[in-house]
Amino acid sequence: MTAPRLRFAPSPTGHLHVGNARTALFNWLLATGSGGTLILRIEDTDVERSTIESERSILEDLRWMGLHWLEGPDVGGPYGPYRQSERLPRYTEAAQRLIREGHAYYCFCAASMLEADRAAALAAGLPPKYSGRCRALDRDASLRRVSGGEAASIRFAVPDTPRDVVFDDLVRGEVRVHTSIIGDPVIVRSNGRPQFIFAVVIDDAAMGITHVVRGEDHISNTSRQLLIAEALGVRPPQFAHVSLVLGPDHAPLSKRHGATSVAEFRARGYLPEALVNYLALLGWSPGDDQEIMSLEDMARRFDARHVSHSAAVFDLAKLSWLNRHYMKVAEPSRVAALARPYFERAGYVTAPTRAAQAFIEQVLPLAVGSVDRLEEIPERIAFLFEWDASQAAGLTRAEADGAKAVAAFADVVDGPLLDRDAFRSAAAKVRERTGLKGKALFHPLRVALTGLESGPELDLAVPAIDRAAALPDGSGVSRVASCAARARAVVAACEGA
RNA sequence: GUCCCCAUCGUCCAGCGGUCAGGACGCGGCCCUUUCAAGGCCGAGACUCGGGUUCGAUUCCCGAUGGGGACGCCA
Repeated sequence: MTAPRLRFAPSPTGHLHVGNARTALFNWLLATGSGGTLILRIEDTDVERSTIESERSILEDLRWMGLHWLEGPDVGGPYGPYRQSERLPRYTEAAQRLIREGHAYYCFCAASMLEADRAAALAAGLPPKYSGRCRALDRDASLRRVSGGEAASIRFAVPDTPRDVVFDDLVRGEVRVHTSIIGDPVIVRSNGRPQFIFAVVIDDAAMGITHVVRGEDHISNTSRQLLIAEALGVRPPQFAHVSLVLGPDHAPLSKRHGATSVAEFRARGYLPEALVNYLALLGWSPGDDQEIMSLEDMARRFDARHVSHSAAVFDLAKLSWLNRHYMKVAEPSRVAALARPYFERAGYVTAPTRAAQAFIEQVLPLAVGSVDRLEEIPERIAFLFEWDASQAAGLTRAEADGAKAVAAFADVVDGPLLDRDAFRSAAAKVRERTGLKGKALFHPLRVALTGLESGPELDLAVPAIDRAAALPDGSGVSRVASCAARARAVVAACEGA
């Protein structure tokens, strides 16, 4: 019994879609959980649509998710090359062999003709599969036409004998497809490039792939691939078809539903462990009530037989819940580093200094837990930087004893309030002087000091303001007015009014 | 249109002939609290419909309905 070899085989025609990311994850889980190997193969046989930038970004997204592979275009390996565009001779050779052996034939049908066939079949209520027009052409005659320069694709000849193609799917059990509904698929385009369905059979065999986890949209391809494998005399891998990911309207998850790519979720400030955990839960569960799991936990417990047979609706709210959770439990220094770009974008951090990093880390408790994503952290602490005296004064005047409370506060505070206790003792003094307490005391201080009706608790907010205010110029953090200065300004504004 | 697959709270999962049908997200309420959150507690909320099989069906079978997929010189 050799160790399982799995592969994730994206085609580099855009960003990594979360549906594909989930497929990649399931491949990784199955490989890792069974002590197998995951390899990465780039299916770039569609020259028009494939780009090296897409490949780069897909690899980056996969790494960001914490998935790794032992063989691939970036790391090499004993079965390379790992880009199909670099394996062309193998496909051509195999196609020629199939033609020689009568398993494939040249097809000269023009696209327009095929389109007409298709429309006619549909109109007649028939499945629009290839008519087989070129199948009966004389092989030598076809060969002459091709060597004469005529454009031709190569089609695989589905065996005439009607029968079921049967395979045992790891998630769905036995799947049967009757050969009569399978039209002869193109295996090599007229431009000489192999068609995905053909390249895959050859590569899976050549690379010793034992298990293929892919979306259920490939299920009908599987029967064709099995037939091709049979003709080629290679042993096909075991298949596992996972259901698709849908949007809230039950249509396949697409752009109009919002973010659909891993890159977008990352850009919006979701943590990789949250996305990965969520994706795993979409169609799979360990069988008990456990939902919060690391990649390692999941790999240990993953079982393809427990993957759902039905499509799953992507639920952003649950992803966000997981993200809140992971932001809370993550190492603060890491969260701070990940959040820095958002602080820079907001203009709150101007340079990647140690002081800026420390500042973000200190300010995290004011936001984490009340915010869904890293991206939202700066706005939660915006009152540090966006505070405006006249606006704060306006809110203060609207409070019953607002001016009184703030005046007392301004009076009592002589230096920076750098921690909770400093703020509490200042508040206690204000209470003694004014007799105000509870909400009547704290709410005026809140609106005066933060300019907001609500926000993080003052125990945290006040020290955060004064610590930031104490930072020297050039610290990499934008200027912040101290609590004392804010209180004085509000008092002045109130008196002036 | 033809073929295939799927079907438990709004959503994601548990259930695999006898359960008060369980958990999570979301939602509502209460508590906590100087506010918004967070947190704790409580609550509302589902077996798509018909036929069978069975002493007994959410669970097995058939059909309908609904949803999804496939039918490309895309993957």
